[in-house]
Amino acid sequence: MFTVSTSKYHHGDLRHGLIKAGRALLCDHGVAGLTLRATAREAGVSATAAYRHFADKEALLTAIAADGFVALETALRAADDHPDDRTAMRQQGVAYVQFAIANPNLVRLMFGGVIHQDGIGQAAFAVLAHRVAQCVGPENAETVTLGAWSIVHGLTALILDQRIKTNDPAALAAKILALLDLTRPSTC
Amino acid sequence: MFTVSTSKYHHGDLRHGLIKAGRALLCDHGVAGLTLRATAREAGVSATAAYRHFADKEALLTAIAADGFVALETALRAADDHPDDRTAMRQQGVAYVQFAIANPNLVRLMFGGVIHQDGIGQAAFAVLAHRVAQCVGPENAETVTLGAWSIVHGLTALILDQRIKTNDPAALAAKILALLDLTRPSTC
DNA sequence: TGTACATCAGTGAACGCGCGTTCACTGATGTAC
DNA sequence: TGTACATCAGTGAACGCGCGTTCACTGATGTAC
Repeated sequence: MFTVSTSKYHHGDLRHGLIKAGRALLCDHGVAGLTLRATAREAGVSATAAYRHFADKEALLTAIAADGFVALETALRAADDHPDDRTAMRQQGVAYVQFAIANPNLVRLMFGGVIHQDGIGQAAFAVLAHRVAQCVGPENAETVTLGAWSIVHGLTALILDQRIKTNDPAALAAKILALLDLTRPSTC
Repeated sequence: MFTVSTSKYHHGDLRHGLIKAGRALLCDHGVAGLTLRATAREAGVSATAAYRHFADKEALLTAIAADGFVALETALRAADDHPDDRTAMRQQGVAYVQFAIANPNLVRLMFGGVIHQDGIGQAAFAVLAHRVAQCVGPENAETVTLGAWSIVHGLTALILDQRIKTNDPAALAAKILALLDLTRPSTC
């Protein structure tokens, strides 16, 4: 069972609490505002308590990013739901952009070069790769997957950076994804 | 004429000196290492001297980024040189990726959400937009330009973030750019 | 050509700040007997 | 069921650090007469 302790000690799941607090902080104050001390403060705990759960600040940030990648993966899986493979794939692309627009600072942390853990986010990537392989066959899968990921990631980045302005990002994403030629991917 | 002052006063063009120093710092120590104080130090000048030329740190960073956009524009113009419009366009795309790989931290500053000046980098973007319009005609120009920019920008970002690993980025860029369907951009 | 003076472009000291991290500690929990 | 004790998960104080920025200043330069 789950018992709520009234004492300040033994938070229960401070690791999770810190990740949630950090994510909230990230939302409101951007990557620059995401400090270890502020995260602990937000979680209602002393700064040093964080060191029971994370080796250092980088480890905390990495955990927050990893949590974000799980959320992204979930969003992609949810969107990957259509009998037509190409439609499913494009829905994933749109979901990617929508996820980023809903969580701009989280995405900045995930993809901003702040985190240096190898292999992080690979599961999310695999969801897209799998559907692309269904679309174009295994021999073209790699190139087309990279292309699809690039186009969707680039659109995302440019929108977040306000270099592209649109009031219907989903429609724009769909339109741009349609530019990807899935019929003759290997011709150059 | 240009006279070199032996005195420490009146640097001559400290504004430029600071931008160059900042860029060097950026190369070596990333965006996090690009502080106003360190930049002044690198330029051989007291920190306060910077305030004669920039209102605050943000203004300095913006100037460094703007300088980067000029360099990018120059690179794109140089690459935009082939009788066949599509080849010229793809060369631009490859140049974009190469520029980023050669200047990863500069690109992170330019596109990392650090700078908030409106319209910065538009001239570089226009170089690509112009060539795309030659390829696909004015009616499709906007969508295809955004698509081309997105795909190249996304590939760049993913490579810089080490999510895509390749030892021949230019070839990969060319291959992925070839996925863009320039023949029927408006069909969905 | 000199000189007085305004302005420009630097200086170093100092400010307050929040940061990441270490330290010695203590209260709460789990376990062996 | 109690008790002794190890371990776990928190505490607050303190550290040194580098930051952006302000301040009063001074040396160098340009200009009017």
